[in-house]
Amino acid sequence: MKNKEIQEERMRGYFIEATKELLKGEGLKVVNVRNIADRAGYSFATLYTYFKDVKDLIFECVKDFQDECTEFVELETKSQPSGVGKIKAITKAYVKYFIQYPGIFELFFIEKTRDIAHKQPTIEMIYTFLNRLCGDEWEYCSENNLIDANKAEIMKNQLNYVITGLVFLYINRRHPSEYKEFSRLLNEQLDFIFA
Amino acid sequence: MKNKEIQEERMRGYFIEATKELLKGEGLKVVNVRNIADRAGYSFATLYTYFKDVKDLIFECVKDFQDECTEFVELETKSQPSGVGKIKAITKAYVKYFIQYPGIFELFFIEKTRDIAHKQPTIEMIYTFLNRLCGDEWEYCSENNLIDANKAEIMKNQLNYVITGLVFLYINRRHPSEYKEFSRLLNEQLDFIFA
DNA sequence: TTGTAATTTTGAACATTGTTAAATATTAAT
DNA sequence: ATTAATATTTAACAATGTTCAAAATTACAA
Repeated sequence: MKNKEIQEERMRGYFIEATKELLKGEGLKVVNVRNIADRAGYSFATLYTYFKDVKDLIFECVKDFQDECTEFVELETKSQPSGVGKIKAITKAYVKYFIQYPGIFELFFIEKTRDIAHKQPTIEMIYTFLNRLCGDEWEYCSENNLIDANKAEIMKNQLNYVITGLVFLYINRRHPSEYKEFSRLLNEQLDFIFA
Repeated sequence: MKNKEIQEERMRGYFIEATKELLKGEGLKVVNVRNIADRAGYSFATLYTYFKDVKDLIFECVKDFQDECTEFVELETKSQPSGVGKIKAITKAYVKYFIQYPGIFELFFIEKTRDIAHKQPTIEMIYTFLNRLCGDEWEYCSENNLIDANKAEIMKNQLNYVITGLVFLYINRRHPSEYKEFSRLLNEQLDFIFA
């Protein structure tokens, strides 16, 4: 039956929407079955008809947030000419998105899944996200010999690890304590990688 | 009265020891007031006579683990001659320690404190740990012009962020899935930073 | 030594969160 | 319209952190 599928998907959507609102608002700390269900307009028990557990529901949001972030990054960097400068700009926009919504960073990187094996595709999607955002630009830089093709892969990883570490420490450990200093460090590190 | 202080410190020690055993064994996921108190040989309520809350107790372990890790790193690298190679060796030993005890990494970097403001000294101690381990070697490299003195600060930070990101993703996201590949990435990234 | 005051320890109880299952309400089909 | 299927909810349980009043222990003074 087709109607049933549509209705089920709609129901799942209500819970996902509620979860997204909580994550973007007060963050992961207020995301729990009762808050989600309240906001969706159902009892917390109804949630279990449509999701195996709350972790499953929470990780359903990843795809949507990646789409939103992608859009944000494109808007912020569309006037930037191709090249190393654009990789930096994309990275900074990516970081800006997570600083604006720390709850989404927590979901992407800190929150544990109930069974990580089952959620491996999602984990992979998160891990490769920055590289996908910069994909075309890395290619452009390699083709135009702006970056040593041998070093490109290592640099991609370096970028990924530095950014993850930097944002992680800022969001999870308040280090550095000032955004201004965080921003300075970000620029400094980007310049070092592409020196 | 001095006796009272000694006795109180001893009691605190029992709970801290129990917590450390759990962290090194089954990890953060089994660290809770009831398990800790059981292992210490007291009721869970007694714990609150000696610690404000369980987070406070857990973060008391940081100092001890840093001492242990420092000893481990010194043992692993004492035959290494000074220079960039030693910074790499120290870093690898530091990583090795956390890979052996993922629960300790979780405590250091992932676990949230109840009030981060009050625990700022501990957070700071964690953040500066790798730099302190490598302190003498950075100095040696600067003095002997093995590393451009202008770039040293940036490189220290780069090292810190890359290592944090790399180990964090491996422990918290199982990425990469194989230790062999993780180890390869670690070496590759270290070589890139000191190229 | 013994009765009392201070201290320590503990079990009961409460709050929060995730989850399940039985009961209830709603919808669909004959 | 009655009944079968489905959806939703309330009640309840488990795990965890925390508090508090009662119980046990210790310290001390008469």
